[in-house]
Amino acid sequence: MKADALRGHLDAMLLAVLEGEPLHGYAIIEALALRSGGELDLPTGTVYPALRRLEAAGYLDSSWSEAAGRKRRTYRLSRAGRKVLAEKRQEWKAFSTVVDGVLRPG
Amino acid sequence: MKADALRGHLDAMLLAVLEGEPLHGYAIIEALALRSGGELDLPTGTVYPALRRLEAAGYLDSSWSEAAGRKRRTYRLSRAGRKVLAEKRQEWKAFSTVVDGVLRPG
DNA sequence: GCTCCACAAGTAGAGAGGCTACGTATAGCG
DNA sequence: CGCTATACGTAGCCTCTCTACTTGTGGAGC
Repeated sequence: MKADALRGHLDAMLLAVLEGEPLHGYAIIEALALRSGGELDLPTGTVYPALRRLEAAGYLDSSWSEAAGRKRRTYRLSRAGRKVLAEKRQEWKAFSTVVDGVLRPG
Repeated sequence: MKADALRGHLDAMLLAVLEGEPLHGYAIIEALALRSGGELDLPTGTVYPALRRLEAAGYLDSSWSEAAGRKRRTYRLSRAGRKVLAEKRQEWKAFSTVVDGVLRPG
């Protein structure tokens, strides 16, 4: 699957995987691969800048920690992020309904 | 609806509205608005370049005609376009399944 | 000891494609 | 005579994702 098609929907997916629990960047990539049945294998050059963008927008908070000698930046959903996630779920639903309707043969 | 989310899926929708009958650019925009229940109101600056791109790729053929004193460029789906449309329908299905799966709460 | 891979974070620069804002032109209505 | 709908088009911007790269630790295999 061309991950480029994500354009505009990646933010929603990042917020969604952080809904249940805080995760660090690398774990987010793995969580997305897991949830998508292996379809999504996002490059770090896509995910890390996106996370920073979402933090700058106030939808995520982050903090550094250390585990097994490795530094991790763990992200968690902010209150604003939770709200935006709900909106983006709605938007996705509306969007996919529209595309389904247009693409349906006949 | 933010039409920017279309990114990467516009081509499929353009090919889809041309599946049943050839249409000219302006009519394509109207057809998309109709099929989407008014959700899609694409600017000409989005649609016209996209149509030319699809023609350059060999997925559409075009010809000029004149109706009511106005010149129209009518586009029709080529054999290659029909094939690509079928592929893009599959891609969309796979894509929306993945996003649904990731966005689903829990 | 050395190499390679998994883990972990990041940046720089390129490319694609949709958007805004224009420009051009005809027909018809008030 | 101006406004709106019809009809086509381009230029330049902007955003986001991608490729390719850098930096560093820990553990497994040889």
